[in-house]
Amino acid sequence: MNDVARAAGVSLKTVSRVVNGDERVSPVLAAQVHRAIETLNYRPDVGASTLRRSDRRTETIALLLEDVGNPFSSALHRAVEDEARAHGVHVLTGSLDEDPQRERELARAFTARRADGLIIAPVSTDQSYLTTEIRSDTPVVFVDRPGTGVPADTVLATNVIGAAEATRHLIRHGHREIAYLGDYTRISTARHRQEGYLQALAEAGIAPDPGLIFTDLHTAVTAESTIMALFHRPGPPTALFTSQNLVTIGAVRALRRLGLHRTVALVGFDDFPLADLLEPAVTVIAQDPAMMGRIAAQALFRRIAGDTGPPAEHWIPTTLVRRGSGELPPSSPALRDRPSSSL
Amino acid sequence: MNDVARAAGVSLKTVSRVVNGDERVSPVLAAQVHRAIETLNYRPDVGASTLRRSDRRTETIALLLEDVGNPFSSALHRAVEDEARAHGVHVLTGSLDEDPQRERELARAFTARRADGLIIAPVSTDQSYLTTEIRSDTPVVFVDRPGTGVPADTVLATNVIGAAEATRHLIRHGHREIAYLGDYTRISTARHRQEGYLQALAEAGIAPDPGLIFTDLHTAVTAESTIMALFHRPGPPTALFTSQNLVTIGAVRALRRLGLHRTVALVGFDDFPLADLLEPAVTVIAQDPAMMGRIAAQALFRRIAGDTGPPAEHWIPTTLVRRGSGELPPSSPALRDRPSSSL
DNA sequence: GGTGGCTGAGACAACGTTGTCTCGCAGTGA
DNA sequence: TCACTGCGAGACAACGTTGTCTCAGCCACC
Repeated sequence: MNDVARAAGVSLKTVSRVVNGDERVSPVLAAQVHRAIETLNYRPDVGASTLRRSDRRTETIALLLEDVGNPFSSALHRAVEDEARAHGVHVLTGSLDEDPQRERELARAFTARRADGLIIAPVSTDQSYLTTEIRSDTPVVFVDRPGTGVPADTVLATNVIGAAEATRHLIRHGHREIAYLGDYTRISTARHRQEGYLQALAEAGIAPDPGLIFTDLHTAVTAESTIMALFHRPGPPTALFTSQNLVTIGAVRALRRLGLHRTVALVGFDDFPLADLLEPAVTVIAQDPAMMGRIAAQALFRRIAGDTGPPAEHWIPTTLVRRGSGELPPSSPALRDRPSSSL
Repeated sequence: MNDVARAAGVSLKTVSRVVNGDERVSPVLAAQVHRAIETLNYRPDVGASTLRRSDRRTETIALLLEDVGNPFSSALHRAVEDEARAHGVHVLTGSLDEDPQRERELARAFTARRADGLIIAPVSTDQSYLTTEIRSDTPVVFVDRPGTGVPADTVLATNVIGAAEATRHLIRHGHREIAYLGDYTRISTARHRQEGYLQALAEAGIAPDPGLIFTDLHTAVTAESTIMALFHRPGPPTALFTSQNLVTIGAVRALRRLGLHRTVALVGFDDFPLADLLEPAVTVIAQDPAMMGRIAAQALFRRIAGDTGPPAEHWIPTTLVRRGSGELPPSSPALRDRPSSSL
């Protein structure tokens, strides 16, 4: 900037004014400065600028997600980026992989970088370590899962309601033996979906069968083998409610291998690409990750702008998408008990 | 930091030494400083630190992709993040949406932020605007598509070879009327895939039929309607080579609607989730976005570390994944000419 | 006992900007 | 003509760090 000032024959401060679009610089000088900037290939240093500026904005927000590579996270990421772009703000991202320590490290690293705000899909059980940051004016918004131990805006899908709707849908189609297959119970969304499942059973006066409830399934592979085993036991269910993406896909694979994909009903929580092209197409409770990201970013920018109201909870509704797999009627016990015959 | 120094009864510089893990501070003083840091909740300011440090590293790299929400980009993103994590570096991301101006803006913004390096999947036809940045020691690596007008490392899939392999595979199964369905010709990968297709036809002595070559298809919807129209004309092909993800999915939808999914052979370029669960499962030329991201990041970190060798080209091989749709034999002309009969 | 080297710690300036204050000068009205 | 106003532009300090220089104190060696 010094070089530019010298080349243009003006003071440092005048260059600064031109760079920041200050109106009160005479057009002649401004043109000289622009020429000098051009020839010297000058690029302002945003870091030095934010250091000196009074508002201390870095025009950067941080986004901590489960895994930027998975469809849910990346759809959410994209929506946050779009909202950030509208504010002229850039996005730092990090994947947590269900690792609480990683969550802490990244949150620490991003606040040390003076991000203007944080959007977190938390994986640890306690976010009180963020208290200091929030107090020192770095707003935080939780998305997909609630934060604990610290007051902050939260954006959540209606997990209980959605899971209950899925289960009710199966009951309405005549099923009473409905298996639940869910993720790690330490994940709050998994617990809520299980809760919705139990609620719907209770409403219908169906006693939950502990032999049909499977938790702590996290990958398609574990889901697939669990379901394979389930159908090789006496008294298998007539329907499955899978409470997570990968579990649903594992279920599709298992039912295919068993030859039961047209026999056993299936409703999955969370939509996935090509669900409509499978045979039968998979009925799901669709979440809206894009809307979740958008709402979370909007909430964050309100806080950054100075909103100091009490923490808000935003509930993003889920939608039942009927595609075929969830509308199959219960099969006869005889058929169910000899699954391999239908292969 | 001043407050910490005062609270610990030491000089500013000693706090700096403790924060940076300088060995030559006596344990007694270091403990005092750590206590003061704890009670005052002091967080070092990374921005100020990089401003003063001699190496000027921000420990941040920028990643410009087509769309962080699509599977190819997000898999690549994840791999870059993993490599960056190993170097203690964070990642700024941006989506370009095939918009050349956006590419320029983001590259400019990220270099103004003094990112240590850039990984770009370019969308504009000329990257010479980056010359200055590269000269001023901000390395750039191009990924997925080559950069133009500026020397830099490049990581590319073997598009020509892969496309030729796909086409040869169909020829080997008896097809001679093979349609090509590709993305915008302004995208270099699309041009290369078309080139591979033509090469394989030439090898086999098949004259390309202009009526079977469709370009500038970018979405599943346009691909679907193009293919619908194609099969309502006389002399439809017995096989399709779709040179992009969304086009492949559009093709699957179209063939389903036409009832031709078990009749017309299909090979797609680029794998996609659940391709193996469709009926028939879709044969593809799989790219390896994770490897592309990893290699690109490794190349970038070598440059950041000071490597000044000539620009390198890294070719990431593609793999033919046989799943069924690409192994269908040519159907009889009679059948092909009355597609609706097989619905 | 004097010299030299080593070690731990502080003083000071500087990184690239911008907020604040000041000042010169042209234009205005009495 | 003179004070007054307003506006464009420069001087200076400061943002939160760290590189460099300096120095006091200690030990060792001849």
